[in-house]
Amino acid sequence: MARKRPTIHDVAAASGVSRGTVSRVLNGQGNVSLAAETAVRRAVAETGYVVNRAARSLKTSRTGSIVMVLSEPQERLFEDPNFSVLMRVATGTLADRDMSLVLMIAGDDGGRDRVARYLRGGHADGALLVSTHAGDPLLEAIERSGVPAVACGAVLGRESVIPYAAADDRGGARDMTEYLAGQGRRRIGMITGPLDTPGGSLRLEGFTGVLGRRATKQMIVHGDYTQAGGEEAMRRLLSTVPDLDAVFVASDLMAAGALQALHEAGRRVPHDVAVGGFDDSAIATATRPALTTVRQPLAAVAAETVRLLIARLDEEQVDPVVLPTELVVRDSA
Amino acid sequence: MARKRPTIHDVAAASGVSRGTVSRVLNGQGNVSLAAETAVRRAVAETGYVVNRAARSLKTSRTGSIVMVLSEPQERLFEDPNFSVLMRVATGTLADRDMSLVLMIAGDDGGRDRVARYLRGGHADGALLVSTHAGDPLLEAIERSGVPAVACGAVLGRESVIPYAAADDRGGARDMTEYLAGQGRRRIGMITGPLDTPGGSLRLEGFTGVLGRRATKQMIVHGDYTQAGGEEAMRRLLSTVPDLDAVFVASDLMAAGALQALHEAGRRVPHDVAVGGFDDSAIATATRPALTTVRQPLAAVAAETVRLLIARLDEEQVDPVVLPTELVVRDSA
DNA sequence: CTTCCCCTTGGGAGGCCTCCCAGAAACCTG
DNA sequence: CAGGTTTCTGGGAGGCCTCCCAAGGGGAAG
Repeated sequence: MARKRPTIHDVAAASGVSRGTVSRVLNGQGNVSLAAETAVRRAVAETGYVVNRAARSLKTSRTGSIVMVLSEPQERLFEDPNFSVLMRVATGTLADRDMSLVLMIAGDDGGRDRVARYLRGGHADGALLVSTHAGDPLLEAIERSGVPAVACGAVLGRESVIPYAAADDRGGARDMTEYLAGQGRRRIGMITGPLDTPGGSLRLEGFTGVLGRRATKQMIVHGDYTQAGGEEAMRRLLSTVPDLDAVFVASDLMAAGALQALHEAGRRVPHDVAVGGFDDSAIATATRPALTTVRQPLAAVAAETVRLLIARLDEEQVDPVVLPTELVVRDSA
Repeated sequence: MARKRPTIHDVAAASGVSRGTVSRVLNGQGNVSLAAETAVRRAVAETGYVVNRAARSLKTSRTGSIVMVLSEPQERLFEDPNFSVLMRVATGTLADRDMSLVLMIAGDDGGRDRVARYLRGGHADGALLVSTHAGDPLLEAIERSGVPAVACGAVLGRESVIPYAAADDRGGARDMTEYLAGQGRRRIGMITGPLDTPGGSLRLEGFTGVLGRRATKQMIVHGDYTQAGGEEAMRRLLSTVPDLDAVFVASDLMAAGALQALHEAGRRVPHDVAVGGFDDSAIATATRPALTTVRQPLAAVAAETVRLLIARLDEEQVDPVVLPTELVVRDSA
């Protein structure tokens, strides 16, 4: 049916030069006469030649692929707007370098083993980590494999080992807290994310940084980035701090849950309690009232992450990148 | 640093057998004595040997990877809960076969070209299409490449060429419409998705199938799967059919927009107007009131899609699979 | 005990590419 | 125009694996 795929030999024959010359043209390493180059390019077009990656890879021991490792459980993954942007940017940028993106999910031990084996086997030239938690055993495996890795979002505790690009969680949280305070709110609570995530701990730091000792222990409750968790956290907060007049919630999804709880408790938003979210995800405009939240520069973070990875592949020295966020004022605060 | 990666030769030497035998053990093609097998397995563990895929691929001319082709613009991708489930199931199932998943986004012409070239180059053993539109030029390129493809969700117009697994859009829409009618609603409108998507046309078919001539043209408006589109469509619907008492919206995200429009128009939900969504996505519980909607059997669809693909790789004959949906009653209807 | 057969094993060949070296061709320079 | 230098080209080697064939070894059957 489909006749045999043309090889570099066929191209060489069709263009009247040798394999070596064809290879040089294909890999753009110069020292090829214009005539030869033209002939080769024509022959490539004519024969429909596409390089055989396996053979190339066998010789160069580079695979031309990057593995994107997802550590989050699926619900969060889906909720994370970062992710689809990152994927788009990553596939696009890598494609420009003729590289492809392999996806692996390291949700459980089996998944982690697979990723570790994959890297150890040299099946990828680099790894792009998404939302990897502090202390994830996978980190060690990655370092041991010697494959260059970068992370999208800081990997707590490994900031110096694994370069990353991230939104300024701390700064964004600071902005939101200052905004709430500036609106005359005096009893401001916070619902954090899990503290072993950067979004969990850094957003909390931003919050306490602004409020200082006014951020007492009882004003802070911990959520898990789920809507149900946000609802439940809000209820706890209301019961310990009934005179609350504002709450900063570390993610929009949790904020949606918090709104629910406030509604059920008969508090009007923003009149009685102002609510600030974080992420500016799709859900932020779906809630009632629409969420005042902090927008992350997702596309920029994604682009920077990939840029870092490529720099690492080229063996350049790289430093972490932190990008500014933006306060988006809607109706909830 | 990391010393040279062990090859099959090293394993052969360490286990005292020949390359051929090691290869047979690794590929499980039998005709190997128990003693030899044990020795080989021990040697593999000891040396930390991982097969070099490039070399294998060069010889077998199978790549061990599947390309997942995403055709949707990113917003929709992100909104689509199907997607993360599909990814998880796909990576998991493929990993069991020691295959990996490569992601490509065919959003624009450049992307489509890349995908086409990738497939023509034989860089993947199969293609898994996600939400590919009818008439997408990519389809032709895929067929021409000869790479086996399956789709998650029907590809309109190519149902007979490209096997697929999908939720029963028509049936789900029918259920929802019957439910609304059963609640005594008499003036039921619909906001559809784009009619060149299966979710757009099939859900509409389910709706009209139940209501028959009661589903007049003016009761039906077309949306674009975005929240803003849903809001705008709802406003149109309200202006032409002011006495509307229910609306079936073809996606939860659009339904969230519709709720917004209804709220602004002073209609109470569900008292004045009942609202039914579709998808049971995360947003369905974030809206107020929470959405009554149709749940898609996402995990099952994903699993079936991958099963179909694997069957095709094994050159089995496969038929499309349609899986039943489930009505989820919450507060909006 | 011999013969035959089958299970198991070893190792050569070849898949396609890039790297590299040696040699040819072109170009300078004095 | 001769000699030296640079640029370009050809093709062998080798990367690691699987496939296949031939041969060895063991067991069963006669």
